Amino acid sequence: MVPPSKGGRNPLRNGRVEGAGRAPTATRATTRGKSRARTLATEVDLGALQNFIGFNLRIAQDASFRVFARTSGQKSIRPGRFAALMVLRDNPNITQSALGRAIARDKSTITPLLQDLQRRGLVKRTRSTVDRRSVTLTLTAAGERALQELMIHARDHDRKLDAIAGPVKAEFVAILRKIADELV
Amino acid sequence: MVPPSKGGRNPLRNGRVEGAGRAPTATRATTRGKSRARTLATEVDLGALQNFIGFNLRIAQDASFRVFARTSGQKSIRPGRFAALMVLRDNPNITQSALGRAIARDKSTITPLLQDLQRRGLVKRTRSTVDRRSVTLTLTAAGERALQELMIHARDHDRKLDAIAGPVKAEFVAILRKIADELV
DNA sequence: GGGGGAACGTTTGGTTTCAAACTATTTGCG
DNA sequence: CGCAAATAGTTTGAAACCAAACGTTCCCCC
Repeated sequence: MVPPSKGGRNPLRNGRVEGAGRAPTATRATTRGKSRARTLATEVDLGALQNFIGFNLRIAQDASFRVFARTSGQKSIRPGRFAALMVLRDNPNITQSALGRAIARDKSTITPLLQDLQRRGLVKRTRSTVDRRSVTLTLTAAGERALQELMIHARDHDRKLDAIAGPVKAEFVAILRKIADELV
Repeated sequence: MVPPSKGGRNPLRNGRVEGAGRAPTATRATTRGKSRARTLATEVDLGALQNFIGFNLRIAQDASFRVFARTSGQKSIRPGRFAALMVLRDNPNITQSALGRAIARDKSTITPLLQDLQRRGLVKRTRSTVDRRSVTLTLTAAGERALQELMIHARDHDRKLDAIAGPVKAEFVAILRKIADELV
């Protein structure tokens, strides 16, 4: 299942990273056993790091985030905003706190995020009459429209990820979910 | 393989998130088909989001990062610093740029990071005599010692992640690596 | 051998994020 | 009932990050 990365193009390859073009210094010191036949002195040894789930989680998330943001075109809606809009659409009249819990963001992050979305006319915020502490949130028509377009982009983006995950996508996602869920 | 999350403790559960304790408003509007028998009105529907790899990547990375940072004890060495130290140990005399490429961080992020590590006496930075543009980096004895301790913590942390990934860890990591590698 | 372009590191400016402190409201318990 | 504790949202301060612009140094090629 899923053959090991067969030399993709960009940064990480077999635990080594192509280095500084010419790397003047770094004349290969102490590489912990493992004599290498003929590797240019321009690579970086990731050592134990390359087997840590945490590290790989980060670089993968990073790549996904960056590509989504770069190709999201039109407005500068990054993954965070997109997730918020999605939850808002599926949960009209949700509160800010509940939204924050849903997308794993602190409430102090949610406040300015929503103020921005409101400024753009994508979200309506009204003080709840039932509980005057809270704010009820709904997508505006413009918000629905914007989300529609973003959905296309997001689906496109995730299709690329799906292609990489291959037939084990479901299990792959299940593990990610378990990590978020069970890691205290 | 890997039975689906069987109701873990914290935030995400079966695509729903426990909400605002009492959630005064939000009396369940438009939940897109799917009549639910008896779910409290206090949950959040993640909708399509819960199947996006990108979204799950983020919440998993987030959880991992947070737990690592919270339990790293002693000094405030977060995953970023830890990864830098690891690479530094395995690649003496590496340059800042090469380090940045290895751990997927911009060079403008690396500069202050290393200045901090230097201030703490964990890293030595010396202008290269071979190429006077670059700085050669090495771990100090104190750096080695600090890393030693951090390794224990990191291994501990990753053991938890390993336990969650289960027997398919290798494939799981391979997919993460492919995402970082092939997603342009 | 001289100059254009590339690469190294730094600086600056902006974004996203959390944590903690704070105000306003609501709820629960005694 | 009445007050203590919890909750909603905001503000403030700090950290980590990127992107772009910049000065310095190096290298390739004419």
